[in-house]
Amino acid sequence: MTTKLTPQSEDFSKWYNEIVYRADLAAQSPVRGCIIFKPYGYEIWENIRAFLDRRFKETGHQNAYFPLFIPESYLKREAEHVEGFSPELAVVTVAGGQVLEEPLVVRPTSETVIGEAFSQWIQSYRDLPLLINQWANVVRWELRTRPFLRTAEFLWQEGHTAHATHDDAEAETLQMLDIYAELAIDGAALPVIKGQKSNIERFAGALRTYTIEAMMRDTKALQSGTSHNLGQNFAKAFDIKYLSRNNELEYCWTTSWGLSTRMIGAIIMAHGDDMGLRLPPRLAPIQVVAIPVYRDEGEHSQVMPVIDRLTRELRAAGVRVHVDNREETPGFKFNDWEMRGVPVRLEVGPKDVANGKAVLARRDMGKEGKQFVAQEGVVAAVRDLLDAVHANLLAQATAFRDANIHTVTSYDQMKQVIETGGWARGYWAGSDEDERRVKEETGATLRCLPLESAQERGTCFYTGQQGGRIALFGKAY
RNA sequence: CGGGGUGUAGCACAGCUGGCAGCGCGCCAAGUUUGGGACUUGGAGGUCAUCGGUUCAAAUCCGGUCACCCCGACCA
Repeated sequence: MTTKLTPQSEDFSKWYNEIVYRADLAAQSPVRGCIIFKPYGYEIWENIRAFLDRRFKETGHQNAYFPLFIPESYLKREAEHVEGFSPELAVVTVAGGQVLEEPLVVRPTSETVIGEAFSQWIQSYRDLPLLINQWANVVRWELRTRPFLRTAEFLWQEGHTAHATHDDAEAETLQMLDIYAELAIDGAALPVIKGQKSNIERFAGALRTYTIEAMMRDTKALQSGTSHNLGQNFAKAFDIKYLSRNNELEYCWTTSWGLSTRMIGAIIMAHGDDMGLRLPPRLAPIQVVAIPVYRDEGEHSQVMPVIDRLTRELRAAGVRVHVDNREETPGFKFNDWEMRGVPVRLEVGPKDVANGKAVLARRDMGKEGKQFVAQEGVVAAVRDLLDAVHANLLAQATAFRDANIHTVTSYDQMKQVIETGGWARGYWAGSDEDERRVKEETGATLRCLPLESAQERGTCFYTGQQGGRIALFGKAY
């Protein structure tokens, strides 16, 4: 018998590490801080990718691909940018058996190469907006890594756009943030909060950074996607200029936005329970696992035609189905697929064959989630169940999040909230220095200034100043 | 980068007062099982991280090196 997972309540971090390997999402690699994405984990990424790629194209973006290597000098052109990334760069100094004249940096992000290309491509206001995305791997030599959440090499998409005006760039930045929120909420069943980052948490070289923040089941925050309005900083550093309608040479306004395989970590930690993963149906590699139940050859030959027919019908309806034909007991398979988080299980046994029925069980509920359905009704019932599972995961995560966000009006209250676990929500008008001090003293960072309460003003819980904006503080991954 | 820990079969580990390389899970075969983690019997599988030292003899003792993991500070 295989042993159970470490319960979340006992050691969340241990639970997470175990589930990543037990659910067959990833394997350890020979390289420090890097993981092997196993097929089951990679397919979640493929589904995230399909969702986003479709939305990017619908909003007028095109995919391109830029080189993995970036001349070291490029990084140095935007001062804040180098400073932000230099400690975590991997650099190639020898290639082809020779010491390179100029070292090549393995990209930590591609603003610089893409900025350089944009400066060539853009001449006129007629070339704008330029809307490019790339699906790529990037490397950041982090000191401390965790599977999916922070790996030395990770997969992501990075969008890079150039616009004629600040307002166009700002609209693009917010549009892409909305698409990330769509993926999170409609795809991953993650109730994220859209917000703006503080000066301290802003992307190196950006004018403004927006984020979607999600709460994990240990109440820690996870930044799950970011969108930056880069202002004219990169345009100036890379000489991205266009000739306006008035025949004047102007700098472009650029944006960049990215979402990474970290999202997989968010899904694991926001929905998983002590039985294993609970995957959101729309991103799950397998939406329905079909398990035949039989005792001997005779029963097997009765049950399989029904399984085959139902899975064929489900596939025709666009449902991702897997039939588990392994020679294991049903009980073993139930537990195994619960570990892997498959949203719906279909069982067909001899009794069901006799009654014209099938069993459907949903992963998001306990043993109560089991029901008998007429075989003719399986496709419709599965469709409903997949939607119901999505809705329930979202509702549970939302309820959990809201129960763990506490309004604070004083620093003492805020410290109390952070200490007991959860996010503190209160008016904030502090300086960068104040924010650093709060971080030092409490371990919590300013996660974001939520967009939905951007207009509200009140007395800062820390400085007592008027005119504070609503801010969320919490410990983060 | 600081602190802690671990390297022994695919995985998780025991063996560490030197003396034939082990257990559990997994894997292979046969049989009995199968509606919530089956059982029996028989098998396969090892550069004990690495380099050096002590010894008749080293997984075990001594020294060096490397790697990985965990906890913090830095970060998507």
